[in-house]
Amino acid sequence: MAKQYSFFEDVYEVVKLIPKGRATSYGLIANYLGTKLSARMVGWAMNAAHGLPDVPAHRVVNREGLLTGKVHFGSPSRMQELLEAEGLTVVEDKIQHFKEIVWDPMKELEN
DNA sequence: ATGGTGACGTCGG
DNA sequence: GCCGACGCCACCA
Repeated sequence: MAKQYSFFEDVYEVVKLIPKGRATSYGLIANYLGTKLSARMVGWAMNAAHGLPDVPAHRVVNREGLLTGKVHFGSPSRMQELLEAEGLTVVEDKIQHFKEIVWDPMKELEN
């Protein structure tokens, strides 16, 4: 029998595909998954996703590019350092030029 | 089975 | 332009 992929599984797949130096928002992922009306679920999925090494939850931020979930990394500065290590600029827990580096799964994976 | 929660997003005033 | 409230759906107790 096919494994019942939960909503989380789909989120993992998308987050794993986020290239280095790029970031995406909960809304974009939610939109890609079809639950665009409830981006909260994406954040919820991330809560479990950040426990997986293959899921770069630090590349997922809110629509403003703000590191809203930094607190869930165990260390508030952990998320920022991870992003900076990938070449992103983070100031005041906010990704600079977020719209320029945003990775939209709907556009990147449209093929 | 029901209720509450939640790393967001959008609308209204 | 800023602030407040609602909605949304899946997981946990």
